[in-house]
Amino acid sequence: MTTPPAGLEGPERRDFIREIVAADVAAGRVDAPVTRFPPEPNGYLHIGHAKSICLNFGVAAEFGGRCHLRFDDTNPEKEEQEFLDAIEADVRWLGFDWGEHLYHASDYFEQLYGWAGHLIEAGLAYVDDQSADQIRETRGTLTGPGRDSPWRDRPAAESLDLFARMRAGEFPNGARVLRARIDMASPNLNLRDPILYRIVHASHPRTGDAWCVYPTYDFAHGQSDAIEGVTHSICTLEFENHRPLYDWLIEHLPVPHVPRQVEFARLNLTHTVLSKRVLLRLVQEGRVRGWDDPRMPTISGLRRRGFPAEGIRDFAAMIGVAKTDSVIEVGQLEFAVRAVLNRTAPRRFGVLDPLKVVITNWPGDRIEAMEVVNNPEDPAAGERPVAFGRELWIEREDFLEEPPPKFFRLAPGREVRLRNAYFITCDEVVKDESGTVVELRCTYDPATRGGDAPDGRRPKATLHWVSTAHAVPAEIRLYDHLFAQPFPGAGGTDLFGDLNHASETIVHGAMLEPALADAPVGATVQFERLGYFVKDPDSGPDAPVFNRTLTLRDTWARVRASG
RNA sequence: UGGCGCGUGGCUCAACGGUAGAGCACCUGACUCUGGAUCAGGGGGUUCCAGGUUCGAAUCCUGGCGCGCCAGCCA
Repeated sequence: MTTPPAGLEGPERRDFIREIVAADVAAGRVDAPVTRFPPEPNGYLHIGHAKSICLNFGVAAEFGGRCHLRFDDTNPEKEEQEFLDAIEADVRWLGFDWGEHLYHASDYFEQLYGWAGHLIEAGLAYVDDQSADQIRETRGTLTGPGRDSPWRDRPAAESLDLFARMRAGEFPNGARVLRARIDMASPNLNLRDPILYRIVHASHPRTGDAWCVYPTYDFAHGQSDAIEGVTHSICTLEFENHRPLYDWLIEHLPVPHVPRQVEFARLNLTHTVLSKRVLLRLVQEGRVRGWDDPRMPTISGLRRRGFPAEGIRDFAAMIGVAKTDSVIEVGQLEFAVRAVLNRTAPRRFGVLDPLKVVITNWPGDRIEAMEVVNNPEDPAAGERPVAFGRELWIEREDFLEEPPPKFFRLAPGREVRLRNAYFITCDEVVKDESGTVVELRCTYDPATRGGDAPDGRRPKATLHWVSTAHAVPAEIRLYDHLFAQPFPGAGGTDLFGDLNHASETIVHGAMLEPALADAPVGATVQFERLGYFVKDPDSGPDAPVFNRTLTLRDTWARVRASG
């Protein structure tokens, strides 16, 4: 993060969370902030989590504090080791380091169990024998109070005994729960004797079968924060209603530290969906290639798509942090990604839809090595030799037999420049029986080697090209937004009905300059004039597969579309 | 007809009582061996509404309106 993100020059940025932290530091309430990123290992991380990761690790770094990675693994029925591993890898890939501070809520199960007992002894919690249905029925409504459980006033000793027997495995799932004893008439439903522990006979990815009672989020999260010395427990808006409970538990437990919960608005993006539930469905129903499908908003999907971590971090910095529910246009993310890629991606030649060009005045089989610029944005990237010969592939859409007014590229009788090579003029169009153009016969000007004419002639277009004798065929996967609608499922329509059926287009028989065959998986390049592409793990030894990360900004496409 | 939170250009976010700014998007021009990049410029806001306080309100107060979240033994 050495280069300031686009649009972020100037004074240090200050969102309301950083102001809170700064104020706490200034007032001496905290020495240095301790934050945490607390994912539940029940799925893969997505771009929304990236916002939170950048916030938590960013605040810690900026104020000389630290950020923990803590798994909120309190629900063994949904959590898996695969997710634990993927989450660690994704956070690391994003560029953040938790050092020694890797924790799990499950590390604290014994302590949490002890504190639950403390609450029971203090008359602040009780074992409830009601069923889930009964508890729901007596919780009341948004506008009306709930009713006390018949077990609410049972002796502490009895609750203690029952709670121990719950842990010992004497009861089936759902037979009893431990509840806080707060206020069944509270306007905040979270305070109507919330459930602290439930019986779950399931194997936990980390604790195995050691437990059959598990703390709920509410009983685990704040206390974990307290144990770790977290100063600012930053979470999303939907937990705002939980803050009174968070504070109540901290106040009534002998915790070693008092953390503070602060809420911000989660990220929403157009043309995609950031719901773990829906993402899981997309994967399970085979609508995508998996969690890391290049169309997925998951960190692993973005990575496979070719979005650099730096671009994602810049994006997070650009959009800021606030409490307003908002939806960011996906174009903003794409802007941040292009900004990084434009600076860093080596340029290469790749022809997606090849059309043969034969240079009729080329001397026989001669092959010349043209010196081609690797990155005009980065002189240090140097040049590379690219073979040039009598027969070449150019992009089919770079030729039009009857060019409209604003079309500058190749046409009969017209001269264009082949990038870093020669000027060529189209003399003849060869078609097959069906009338399809199959070959262009052109002549080149030997005086324009390298791409400049001695007489100062300047063609209006410069085309990319690949020598047919050297080209490597490849599969190219063109990606577009996962959903065709900016707000999928808006207006109560079926979410999946808004899927973009053209989100993935597979192109076979693209022709690439030979160097690309050896590129490592994950290598990002710019195919000149087309966009950014990344080598996909599906690539074979002699069968490269490239994913299109993003197109270049294309004003011609706009002209064409509008007219 | 509960509680909590939020309302500033198309989108996101600033402005913390003193003439409403930035990034993205959009438009125009310059430059260019990527119709890219870069540079310069432009259009666009009754700051949700109505009262009030104040010399002065996007900022403070009151009342509306709109939107979001909450009735899992999910997080």
